[in-house]
Amino acid sequence: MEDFIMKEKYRKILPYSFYKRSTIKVAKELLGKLLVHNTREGMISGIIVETEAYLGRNDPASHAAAKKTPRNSVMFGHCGRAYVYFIYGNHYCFNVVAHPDNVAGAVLIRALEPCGGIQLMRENRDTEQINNLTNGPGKLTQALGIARSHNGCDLKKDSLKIYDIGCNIKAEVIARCSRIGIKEGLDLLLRFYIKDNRNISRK
DNA sequence: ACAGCGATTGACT
DNA sequence: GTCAATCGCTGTA
Repeated sequence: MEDFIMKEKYRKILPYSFYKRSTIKVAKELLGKLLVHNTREGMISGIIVETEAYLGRNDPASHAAAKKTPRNSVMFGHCGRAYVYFIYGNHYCFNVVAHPDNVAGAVLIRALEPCGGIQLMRENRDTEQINNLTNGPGKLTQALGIARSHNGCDLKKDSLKIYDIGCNIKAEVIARCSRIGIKEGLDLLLRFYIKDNRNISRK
């Protein structure tokens, strides 16, 4: 499986048109895609297994629910860029900007299945346990070395990229439920994950 | 200028 | 299951 994924030949960088669609659709379809960070130390990558959609207006849990501010401005901008923010004084969360024209929206990447650069992930996370490397939004940014400087970076051109590896996740193995860690908007079912995957952040 | 608090995690009962 | 850590953004003044 890993050998297959690592062959450039079978990978395609997702085009901007992939991201310029309904945020919810993009959240679902990012499952099974490969997130890759090219670092000085080497390449670190993982397959996306859990996402959450955050919309613009009409989503009280979204950073973009109110007005555009310095922090959330990337959510209102070009699709296919990274929205990275610092939370709880400790952690970074990585999102992909995705929305139809003239609105705001982003998909939070909540969990990955480790693929390449696992030894680097272990060093970044200071643990040997493979099942504790990327099973949460703050954990995966630490494992991949994603931080403040990646906010606004282009996921087609910069060191952080997302690839289609020809892995189609069937609708019947995608679970849908309400999002984690929010107080409002719990009626919206905008969390998606691959059923029975070992790396999801919570049940 | 400042109080309040968060799209989390890890340690602990 | 509970709870503290920790810092910078945001709204209010």
